[in-house]
Amino acid sequence: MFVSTYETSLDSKGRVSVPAPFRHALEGGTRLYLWPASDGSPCLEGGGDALMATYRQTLSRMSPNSKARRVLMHRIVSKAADLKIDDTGRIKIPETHLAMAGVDKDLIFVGSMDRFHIWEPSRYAAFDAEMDGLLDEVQDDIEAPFNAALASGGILGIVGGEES
Amino acid sequence: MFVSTYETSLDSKGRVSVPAPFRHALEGGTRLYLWPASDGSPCLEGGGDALMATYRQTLSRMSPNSKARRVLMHRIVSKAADLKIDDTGRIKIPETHLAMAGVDKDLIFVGSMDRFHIWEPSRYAAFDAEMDGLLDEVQDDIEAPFNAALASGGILGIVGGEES
DNA sequence: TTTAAAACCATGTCAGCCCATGTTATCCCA
DNA sequence: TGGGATAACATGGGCTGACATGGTTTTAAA
Repeated sequence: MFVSTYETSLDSKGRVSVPAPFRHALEGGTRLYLWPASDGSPCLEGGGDALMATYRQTLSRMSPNSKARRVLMHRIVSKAADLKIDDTGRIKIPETHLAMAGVDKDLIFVGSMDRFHIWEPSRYAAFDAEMDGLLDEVQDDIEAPFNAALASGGILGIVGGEES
Repeated sequence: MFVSTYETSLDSKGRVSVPAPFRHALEGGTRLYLWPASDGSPCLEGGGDALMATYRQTLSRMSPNSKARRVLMHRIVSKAADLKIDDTGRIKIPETHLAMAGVDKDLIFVGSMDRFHIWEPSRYAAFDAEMDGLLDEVQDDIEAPFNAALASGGILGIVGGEES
């Protein structure tokens, strides 16, 4: 599971250390895929073999020449950089991909459960502010699924699920 | 269940003992997650694997690119510190998170049922006073759900519910 | 030969792990 | 009911290994 945020930077040779907790989330895998964020955010999105396998599954469930399949294939698989983590835990992100995220030297790894994102710091700050601004607006849309999660075996759901 | 309040402080190496009752509430789990409080209070909020699993469930019930899901993901998962409780019951809270709560040395663990909060003492005092001030205003909003809970199996609901 | 990428090596820092101590609450027994 | 034994707990400090990071050598491609 990719959790938390780690700030780091490229070294003089353009290498980055993948944060250790993220490497552990790959469970020993040394492959990493990076593509432009699937939600359109101006950052990179990435994951390991497990996530790529899920996309593979997804693609296999779509009819071969559907628009949706072509778009997904193109935006994730075709645009992904296929990287190998070296034995000191570093990767080299291609210039093209750095450009997509606007990364120069400093960058931020941001965990999102089954994947992570790589942001250029000032863009991330803007995104952060945007998310904060949306909080009130979405509060109600969070409550319902949270209560549903509680009821179906959540931490207090077993004890108090029936009352709610 | 996280109940009660415990005052403590960081040691010279920046470590804190998680209060034993809170550790017991984790039921053997040694993982702890800390993020900025979800209600916007100037403190940290935290929980163990059970709570994180509930959030995971919640996220899985929301449509992949909805605003609400993105906000929740960003504010909880992305901002969470992923900590391990060592075998003497201590954690190391990252500088970034201490800064979020304004904690320097002293801090307060506050139980909130399925989660807990970590406050800087003077901020907590202010919060405490604020809650006291709101008591009269909310009294009526508490009564109705409480009576409903009583009726459906609360401590006096079974035995003496009908008399009351 | 030149250049770039990959593999290798080397170093300092810090988190995690282990051991030790003092204190307090709990339990048992006189 | 008082007092002593015991275990849980908070806290302090030292040590080791993981980690991030910088640089050098080797390999392969042009």
